[in-house]
Amino acid sequence: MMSPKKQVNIWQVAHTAGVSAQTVSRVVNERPDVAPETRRRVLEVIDQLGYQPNALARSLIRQRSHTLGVVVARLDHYGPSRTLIGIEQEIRTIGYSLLLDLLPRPEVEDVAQILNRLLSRQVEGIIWAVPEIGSNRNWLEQKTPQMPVPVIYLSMQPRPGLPVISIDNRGGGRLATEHLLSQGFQQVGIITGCMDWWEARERLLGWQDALVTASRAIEARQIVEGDWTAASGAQSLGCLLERFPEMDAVFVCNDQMALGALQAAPRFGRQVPNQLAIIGFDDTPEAAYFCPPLTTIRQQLGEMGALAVREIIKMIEANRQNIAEILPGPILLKPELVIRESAVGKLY
Amino acid sequence: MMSPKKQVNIWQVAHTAGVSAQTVSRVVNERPDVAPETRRRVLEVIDQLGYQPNALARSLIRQRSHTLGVVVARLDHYGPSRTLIGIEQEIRTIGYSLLLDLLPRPEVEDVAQILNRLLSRQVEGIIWAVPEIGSNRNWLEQKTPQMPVPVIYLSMQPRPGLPVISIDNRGGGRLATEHLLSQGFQQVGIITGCMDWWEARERLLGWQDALVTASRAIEARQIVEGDWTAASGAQSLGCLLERFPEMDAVFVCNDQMALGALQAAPRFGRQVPNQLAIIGFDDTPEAAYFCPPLTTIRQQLGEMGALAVREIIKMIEANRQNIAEILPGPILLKPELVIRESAVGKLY
DNA sequence: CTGAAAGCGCTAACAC
DNA sequence: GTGTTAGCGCTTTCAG
Repeated sequence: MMSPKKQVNIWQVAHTAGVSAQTVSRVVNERPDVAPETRRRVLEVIDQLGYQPNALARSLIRQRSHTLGVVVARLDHYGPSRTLIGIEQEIRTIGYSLLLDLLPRPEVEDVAQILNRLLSRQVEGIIWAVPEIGSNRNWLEQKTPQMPVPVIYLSMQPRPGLPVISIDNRGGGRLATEHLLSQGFQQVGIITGCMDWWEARERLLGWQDALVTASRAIEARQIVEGDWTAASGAQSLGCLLERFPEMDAVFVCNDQMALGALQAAPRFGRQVPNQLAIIGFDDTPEAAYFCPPLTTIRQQLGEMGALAVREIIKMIEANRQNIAEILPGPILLKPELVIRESAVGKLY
Repeated sequence: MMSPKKQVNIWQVAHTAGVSAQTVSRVVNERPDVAPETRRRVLEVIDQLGYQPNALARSLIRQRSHTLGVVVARLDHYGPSRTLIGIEQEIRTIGYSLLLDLLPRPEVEDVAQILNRLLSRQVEGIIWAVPEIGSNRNWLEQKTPQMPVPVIYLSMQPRPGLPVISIDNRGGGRLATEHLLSQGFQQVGIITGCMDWWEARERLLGWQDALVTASRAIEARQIVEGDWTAASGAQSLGCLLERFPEMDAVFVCNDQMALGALQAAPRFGRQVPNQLAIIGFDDTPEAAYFCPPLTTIRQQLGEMGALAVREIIKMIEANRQNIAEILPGPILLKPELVIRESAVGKLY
């Protein structure tokens, strides 16, 4: 078997095998109605010439591209990059191809171009894995109904009638805060992510849920907004300690900021976890090696990506068979608590 | 402007505008020879119907897909993911599309499938951004000459006659070690990455270069192999200190392992940097927030990706014009030293 | 079992 | 300026 220097087409194979193009096509597509001897000869020539069917021509006539469009942003963040890995692996498993688009500025709303690029390349479906930031979802209410292919949205506020898969960030925030409370901490602050991110707002709500359920007072001074970076984690901790000096525990809304907070705490005279408990969100591979190892919330990011692929394939199949459009209800994936040493209680 | 529920083709536009398909084609391709009035009418219909040219059909006839195949692995690592970001952004800038393939097991040599998938989709070039691991480059010596499209390789040992772009890992390793030496440290150990990775071997060579130049002895006990993870960094530091107790500085070959080492050092009774200096490699965003902040080597990963795109486009253009194949000589990107607090010398 | 004809959506080359 | 014809590489009828 060898690849040729120049791409070979079906006619050349047909010609050198002494058959018609249709016969070659049948062999390639493993149709039963080919004489064994003919099939053998054709296969031999295919192998010898290194023939590869042109997927473009095939897509054109079959009206199926076997391609999914995937739009992501902030690959430098843990969440998006793990999600993409999950998406890609599942797409490969089902034998599809992945056309990738990275949004440099995910907060921007003008998505028509991206969508059109993908559509012009005849993707069969689109996975929109861009974090919901600001109003960058405004377009979707009006665009979605008229999209010629199914679109599935990741990591955003579930909306009625739209296929959405998200992590239950609110539940995760609640989980984190409840853990702090259950460890006997009394004064729980929070360092949020960028508040124009949906995830950030949800995690904050989860924090509030837990405090309300526990009948704790909530004041504005307990809340400081970070921007997801370690730098902001360090800085925000300073703000927080100044405004809310009695704080004995803090929910930091991602692991990077938690790292910053962990580093800054000693500078403010606080030992972690004795004088200040810290809990993060994400469970990045490094989190176990922070000082002290970080208690945090693990999200099933890869699973979310894989699920998105499976769901969109379902939608594509349903469309093809003209089944009444099944809009899968929003799916929420439950995060889980990972206990390490940065939030060990004083009670024990 | 509105997208239609169903994709519209050039004939429907032609028909409703009362012209021929050819005229629509001319308008779409901004050819000059169309009457202004006709153009206006056609554009109006296009807008109204939400017509998007079918890129597949276009590629078929023009024999240009405007698509690049990109193969990456280990997106969970800092290097590959930053490289991909650089690649994608440059590809978008030049108006191409990106067909992505992730290799789940980059150490495996059987790449024919991946290549064929990409080729069958008529990519105009392939960027192979998979780390060189073990003998997973064996295929390339025999395959490359017969590839129907240009292939450019990232992050591997430069090979004569092949287009390769890599970071100068050896230079980086040397830079790191020289810094340690210049700070007055005497006994320099190393925790390498997986030694079947080219990068790991290069960084080790760089370490040796620096020691040899400084006329220091090199013994096997100064070297311990890690596996790039924080866990292995912690563990390897233990090994190293046991075998090489007089060590006062260590070059840890990536930031994740350096994090592990940083965490483990106090457990072995070593203060960083007073009793043990640590220098990393990568300059991940978190490195500045380790305790203490990590001195490390910064690589121009995004730039490498962008460069790869520009180079492969050059090769494609050269091919198209039948210019004698310009094989760009191997390109080595210089890393730079980022000084922070984990390797501050005793001299000062 | 195999081949001939038609056509997927588009554009290059030629007519008018 | 604009329409017609042909054909990119493949597969789907439909004959034979």
